[in-house]
Amino acid sequence: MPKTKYTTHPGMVDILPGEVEKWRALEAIIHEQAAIFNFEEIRTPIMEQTELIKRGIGQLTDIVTKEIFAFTKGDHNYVLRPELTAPVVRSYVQHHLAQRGGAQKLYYIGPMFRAERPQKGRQRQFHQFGLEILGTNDPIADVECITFMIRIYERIGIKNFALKLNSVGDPESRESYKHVLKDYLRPNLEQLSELSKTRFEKNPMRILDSKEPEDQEFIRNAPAIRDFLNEESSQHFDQVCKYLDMRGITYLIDPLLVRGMDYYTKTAFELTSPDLGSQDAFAGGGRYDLLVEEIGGQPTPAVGFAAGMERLLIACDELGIQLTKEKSIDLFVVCLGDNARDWCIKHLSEFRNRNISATMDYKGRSMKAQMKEANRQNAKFALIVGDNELESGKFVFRNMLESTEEKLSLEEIFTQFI
RNA sequence: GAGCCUGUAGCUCAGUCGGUUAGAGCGCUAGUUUGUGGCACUAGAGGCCGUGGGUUCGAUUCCCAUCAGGCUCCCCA
Repeated sequence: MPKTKYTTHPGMVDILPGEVEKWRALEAIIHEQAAIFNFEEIRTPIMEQTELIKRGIGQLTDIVTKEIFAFTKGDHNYVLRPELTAPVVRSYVQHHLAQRGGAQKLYYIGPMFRAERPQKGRQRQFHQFGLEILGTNDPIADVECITFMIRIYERIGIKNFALKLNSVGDPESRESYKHVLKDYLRPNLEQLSELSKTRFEKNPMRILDSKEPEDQEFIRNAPAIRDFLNEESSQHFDQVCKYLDMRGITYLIDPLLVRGMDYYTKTAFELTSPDLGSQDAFAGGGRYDLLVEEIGGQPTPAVGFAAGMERLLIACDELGIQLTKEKSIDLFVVCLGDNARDWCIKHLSEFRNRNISATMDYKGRSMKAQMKEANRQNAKFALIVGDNELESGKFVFRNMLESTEEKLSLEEIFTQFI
């Protein structure tokens, strides 16, 4: 309801007090689990070179052709990052992270930007967390990605999701499959949707992803890429499945799962939820063995995923999952009269210096109003300070939960919090 | 980018078949309690009825446009 002159841009939202606490709780879980998996955090700039994003994600992808926020300033082209795989790879190449030895296991949390039409679970500034494992083609890396991804949801208490798995093959497998697929579709080309017709030459595999009703029959009977994988891709896929089985992770092999970015090879996976509505993808990812070289590094196999944090929080709300405890403070200092107020201003620090969370009323209000405020702030204790207390050195120390109170000296009050 | 729906107080929503001062609950402020919160009661503050235009003697109400949001398509996380 924008009645005010200045508002956020469409699809860009303020995260207000009350909501921020959920974000911090979610971030804490991600950091905690990443530490348990021995992954390291990486933070890259919000803006990258436009060329990096175009090369990384693919010139013809929807993200690049119509969803990036880009502008030019001086001699530089800037783009607000629409995802973080290409930037992380850029950083990996730029700083020679491979020289640190071993596979690099890098996770991130942060805002992304895509100029899409906003709807539930889809914003123009949104947040993802994700993981990239660079420098190994071992299927265990694929499975570690998937395990970490799922672990976050399970740790939060979300169990109602489906893991879809497929292989989009290596370039060799994919080329042969594209021919098979096109041969299969060609006789019926006229009956396909307009969108699919345009994809027939540019990116025929994306046709498998179509939800147009007229395409469904052809898609259902389409040859599956799995049957056209070469030896290496096929073995890799089997190993991924085997390791997932060993870990007891259930998955659904979906021959129609095709990812939206050009850089994917071999393993592709997606986590979907029935609690999300039409934007039902929690997270997605896969292997991208060609991207590092594409961006100018040594040939380096890699795998990763990205997960939408808004969608995760939507699911929490739908499922009634509380990420945060009710907040409270240790002490609310109620002061009566100017002398007491001066005393409070001076002594509040003595509580805070002892790590006791403490506050007071800022508006010089009545005792009743201050007590109400203490209650609203969920204070565990209230300290009542008036002229009597200042004279005697004994203060009324009220336990707000039990509605009991006693008269204590300042030193005695400090010991109550140990 | 396309289709449909919605837009009244901080929040959730009534309402006006077009007619003087626009309603509730919650929340907020204060009082009932000269130094004591949660409950109750009482009072108060808070609305260009999303914005702009049109029809009309008169529009929050009808029409058009626009903006924002929701649902779906598309796309993706």
